[in-house]
Amino acid sequence: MNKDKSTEEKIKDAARRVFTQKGYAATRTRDIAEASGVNLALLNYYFKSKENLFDIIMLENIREFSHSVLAILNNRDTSFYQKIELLAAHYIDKLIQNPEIPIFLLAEVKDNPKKLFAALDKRADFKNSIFVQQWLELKDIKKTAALNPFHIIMNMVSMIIFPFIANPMIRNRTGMNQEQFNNMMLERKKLIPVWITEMIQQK
Amino acid sequence: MNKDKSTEEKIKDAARRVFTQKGYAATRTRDIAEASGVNLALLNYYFKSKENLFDIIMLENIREFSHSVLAILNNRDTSFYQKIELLAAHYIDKLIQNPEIPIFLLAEVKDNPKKLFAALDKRADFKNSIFVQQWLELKDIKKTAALNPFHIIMNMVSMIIFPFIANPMIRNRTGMNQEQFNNMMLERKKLIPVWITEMIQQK
DNA sequence: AAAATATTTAATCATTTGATTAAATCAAAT
DNA sequence: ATTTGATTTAATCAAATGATTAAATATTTT
Repeated sequence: MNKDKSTEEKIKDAARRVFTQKGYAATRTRDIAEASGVNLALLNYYFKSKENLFDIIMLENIREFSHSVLAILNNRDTSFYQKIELLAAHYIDKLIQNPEIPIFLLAEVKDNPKKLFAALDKRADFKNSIFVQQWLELKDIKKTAALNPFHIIMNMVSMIIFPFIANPMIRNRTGMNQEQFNNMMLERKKLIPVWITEMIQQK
Repeated sequence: MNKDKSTEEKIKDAARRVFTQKGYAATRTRDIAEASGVNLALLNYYFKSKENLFDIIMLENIREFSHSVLAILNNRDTSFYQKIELLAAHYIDKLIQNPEIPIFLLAEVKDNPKKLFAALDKRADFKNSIFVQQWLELKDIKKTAALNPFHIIMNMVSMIIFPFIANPMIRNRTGMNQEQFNNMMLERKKLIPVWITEMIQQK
């Protein structure tokens, strides 16, 4: 009864890897069993079905993602600009470690939005975040551009995440290798906050 | 022998729709047959296999994409800045019509880069485009930032394409409906060129 | 009209795949 | 040592799926 716990975790780890790499539809439960060094029968014994296992993995993915954004956006001890710097640095580092997460997540969300959004914390609503609050204060005090803050967030997220999604295409078109690509993304940790600030400043 | 041509085209149109919406792995040849109002046997009679049909569709997708970028980037009659405006306007319009193309394309490219890149025109290499040429001239004359031009291209492409990829997520997090989202993207046709110009200008 | 070509129908294959079962083996707890 | 629970093995199901076939029907060409 008090088992190692490592078996269930081993299966989940393998599932995370295989699902992330191949997507739900292209993943065979046999692949996961093999990747976790465990028998197919045991996989079903523990997780009942492919879909159930997938849901568990996705839930964890989304929770983790959501939580780490919130932690930055809702920190009262950092300034608006510091948050931008932290977001860029934090995400680029994370995505260099796990480059396939975004395309996997977004592709699966597209296929089944309802189920996955049910897993999202309602409080993660960024409209009420401290980040947006600070934006509004800045806007009053410094007369920054009367720009929909969505644009700014969208630009930041786009410039951080999209290159990872388009990685194979970018590397093919530019001839960069993976290391050069990563270095370029590391450069962007400093550049993106600068660009965002320029966007905000009133001309 | 000289047949309507409409049957083969009907199948291809349906295949494009279904593949684009569900991805290769999740697409059933029966879905395509049904969607094209044609018999499964006929589909195989014409296209031999699912993979073959997919390759044909993808080839056309990639060629079309590649061609339309090149046409803008290599036009000698437009200025550097005009190209930026044209790219933003052209792509945002196109993506509002076909929002699922990018995620489909990038997901499949990730799964099978080699096959798909073989279809890409080598001359589409944007390093040698007139656009980059004009960038280098600008850099000399106006002393714009000594910035890797990849960053600029990447930012532009990111800010244009990413929102469409993240559409379901964005709408869920912000509460926008599809029309509001589209309007926001239309606003960006004017905004993105401005932002890009600001990035280029030496501070 | 006759011949040739295109399309449909329906049946059928062989594989793949998610899932289950029952018995065997292994490990840990009592 | 025995019992209990965890894991493996191997066999097997049923359904889904890509693909093929042969015969029937429709359409076009000659």
